[in-house]
Amino acid sequence: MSPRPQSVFKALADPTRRAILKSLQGGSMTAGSIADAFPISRASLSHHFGVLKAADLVRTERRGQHIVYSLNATVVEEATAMLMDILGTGGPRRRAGGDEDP
Amino acid sequence: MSPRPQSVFKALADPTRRAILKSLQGGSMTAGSIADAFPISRASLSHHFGVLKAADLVRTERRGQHIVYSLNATVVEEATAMLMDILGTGGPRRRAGGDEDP
DNA sequence: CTTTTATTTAGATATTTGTCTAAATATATA
DNA sequence: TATATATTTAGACAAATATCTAAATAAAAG
Repeated sequence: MSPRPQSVFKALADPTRRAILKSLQGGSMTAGSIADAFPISRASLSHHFGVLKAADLVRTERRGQHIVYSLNATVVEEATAMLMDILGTGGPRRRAGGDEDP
Repeated sequence: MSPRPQSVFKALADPTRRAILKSLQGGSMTAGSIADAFPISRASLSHHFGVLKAADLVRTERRGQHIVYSLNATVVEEATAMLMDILGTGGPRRRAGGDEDP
């Protein structure tokens, strides 16, 4: 289920949240280990996690006491595609016919 | 001169502004002709133009009474690149806990 | 010079947002 | 069970945001 583009772009608009996503680039991490990299409270981080989750930009899994966060690359890719759609060039094909100049 | 990523993503976070950019995909337009497509006041649109200009997502040129807006594709491309940077180049790797096949 | 058209600016307001501390929930372990 | 650890939720608050109406600015037309 694709989230609303609105929630995705809103989520991406915050630098802390973009940094969280970036920190998940190399693999999933627990909430706590992510939080260690940021100078704000755990509660604030949890708020950001909630925004990212609502946008489906991250997925979560409980492992014992920990919650493990991982990047949902598909949604990031969809956001990328939306930006490319603004450009009107490149990226995913806008039509299947393929009568466009290569 | 590249704008701060922050101002770019904030600008992209609003659906009206994304629609404005999209409407400029096919070529430049005057403020008024853009405004005709949106059900909000000219003043509000002007506010959005200001945000887009501050992010350098659009450029302006005065032509007589009109202000002509055009898309600055370079900055949209830079935002696209930032999203792709979140994805990384090598694709997904491993989960926390490291119990994945090597 | 005055009026009309196009756009922006000013000021007000309601909503959203990011942050905090304190408390609550969930799990693990002694 | 009791205690410690990990994370989220609740409630509060200042700052930012999107919108509006009314007024100001800029250029063109009469």
